[in-house]
Amino acid sequence: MLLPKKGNASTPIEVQRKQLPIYQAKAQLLNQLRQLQNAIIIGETGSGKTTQIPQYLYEAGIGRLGLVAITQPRRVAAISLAGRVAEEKRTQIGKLVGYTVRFEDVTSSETKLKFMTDGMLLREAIGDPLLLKYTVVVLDEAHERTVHTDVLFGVVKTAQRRRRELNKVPLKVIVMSATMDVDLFSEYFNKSPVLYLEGRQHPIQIYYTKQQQSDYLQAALVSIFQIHQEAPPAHDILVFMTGQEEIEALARTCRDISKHVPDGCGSMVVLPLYASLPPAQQLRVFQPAPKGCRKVILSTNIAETSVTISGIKYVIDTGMVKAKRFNPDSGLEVLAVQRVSKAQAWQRAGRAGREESGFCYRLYTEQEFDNFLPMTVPEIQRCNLAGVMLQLMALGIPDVMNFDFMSKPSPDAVRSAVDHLELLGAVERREGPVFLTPLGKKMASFPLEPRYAKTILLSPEYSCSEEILSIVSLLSVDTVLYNPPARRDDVLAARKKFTSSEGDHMTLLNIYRAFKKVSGNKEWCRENFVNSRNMGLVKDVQAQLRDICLKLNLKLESCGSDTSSVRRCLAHGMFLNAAELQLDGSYVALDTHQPVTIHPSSVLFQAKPAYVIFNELLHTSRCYMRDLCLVDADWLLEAAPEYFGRKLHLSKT
DNA sequence: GAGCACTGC
Repeated sequence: MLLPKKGNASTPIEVQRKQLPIYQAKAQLLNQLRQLQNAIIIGETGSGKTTQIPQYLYEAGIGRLGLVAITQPRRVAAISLAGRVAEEKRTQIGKLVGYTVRFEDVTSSETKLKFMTDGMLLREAIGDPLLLKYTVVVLDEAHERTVHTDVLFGVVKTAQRRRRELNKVPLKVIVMSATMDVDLFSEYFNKSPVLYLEGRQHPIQIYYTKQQQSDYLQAALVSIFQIHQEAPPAHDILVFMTGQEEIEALARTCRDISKHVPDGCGSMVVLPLYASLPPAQQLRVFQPAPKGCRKVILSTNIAETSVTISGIKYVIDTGMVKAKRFNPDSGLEVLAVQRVSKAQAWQRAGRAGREESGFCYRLYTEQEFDNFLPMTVPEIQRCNLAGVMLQLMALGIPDVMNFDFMSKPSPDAVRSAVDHLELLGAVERREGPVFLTPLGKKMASFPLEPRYAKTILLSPEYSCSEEILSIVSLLSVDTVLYNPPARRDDVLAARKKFTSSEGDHMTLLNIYRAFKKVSGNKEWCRENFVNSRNMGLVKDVQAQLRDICLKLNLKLESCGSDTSSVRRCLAHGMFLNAAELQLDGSYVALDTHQPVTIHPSSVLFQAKPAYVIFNELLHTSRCYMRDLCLVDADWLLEAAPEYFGRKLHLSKT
């Protein structure tokens, strides 16, 4: 994600630090933090807690026996906060103040304040469950409740207790959050005291609709132009919507209408904002509109936390969001448009009051708002837990089925995750308790979904580790294929030369091989509709996975043109994602027996192979399999004889 | 013959 250039304030850093609201509370805060082993700090935006508290601790000599870790849900945040704090301490980044995120470790033996992603600290915990390097762990943005932060809650709590029992240096845990979830946090951390910090949020006037709106897009359109006609042109508008398609459609409508509004109303520039928008277009939201012209930004929830835009005076909140839900019975993740939570609605409104007072138009009634959920359901209760459970076991947690989660996932979801790991051979059940197998331990060392890790670990048996490493890397980033709808025929023509009749995995591998042959040439990427940024990421992931393989003494070799070895290996590792052609020409997923269909984006769309494995199921208008690979029934049987013994028709005619 | 919010290891 790109960041806007910061206006360089001429105020000296020391003065800026003292002007922060938190400075007034410094002495009292340190007094408390010195004594407490756990603290919950509630700070409004702009309080300065994230940059100042680590420095205060360091300056006061608290936790000097080890490092202070400050976790963030996002990479950019970890990196830019470390930069800011290093600047304030007038040191080079990587010395006293450093950061660690995936693919990048800017720390040294001098580092005492370490900003890192929550996922990174969790990875470190696998090698060192007591987190002995650290004397203080600060879990920042805890209200976002990422899966990683939620698992870390349990990890630090356990580490704290174990260190006490073993008479090791104590671990101080500081949880920092926005205003929500206070009681939950405090209760979980042994009724820990809650410290409140005042912020710099400006007042925001909230408006609700008088009647329920049946069409929030129409309501948004009306609101935009109502504000446009009444407010001074320097006041920008931010509209929260659900996705790319609806944003682009409303952008077109706004541009059309703005040509026909009465004179004297000024013009408007309409800017879409969503994650898959090319970086250059994302940057446009930070540029000030020309004088006399209003900026209207139509955004997904990316503008709730990840992107902060200055100059927003008006927020229009549709009250809707697209979010993932998980069904443990079918193993299906579904992306659906749904209501936001109250917490989310307040977060959206807050985007209007960053520099001065603002307005928020909620496109729902106050009664509707009263019925919103107070908090967004934590991600840990909405996702596939197979990876989480594997990680917990690798951490040496004795009873993973009853792990002390702050918000427990459903027993069904836990059970289905453990079943999944058992089928992969990562865990064993011996009269009740669940144990990690040697294979499972190796699987946990990869930053991948368990089935991908398993496939890599199987690949030396098929002498195709190089190919499998490439394929898994390709599958674990966002798509490397660029598909501009306007150039559909060109895309098809360019892709044809890489297409494999054996499926999408082999097609992707062909593209990757060609990409490497031209050393990632940008022009080649453009001509072949390949996303060069994501391809670069594939290379980074592959390098990381290769390192892990070498540490595990796996034999890395290439099978050259023997593609059936690769497909055998995929069949063996991904057998839980297999589908079988039926007599009537349809497919069923063998795991759940639900009817599935080949996604039209697949190179196998026109083909009718008897057996395929697929990368994922996507539930939209139908249940689609995406990224398919042609396999033999025999290979599936070899992979899991008992499992398939009763499932396969083996309709060899 | 479809169309996908946002992160992260």
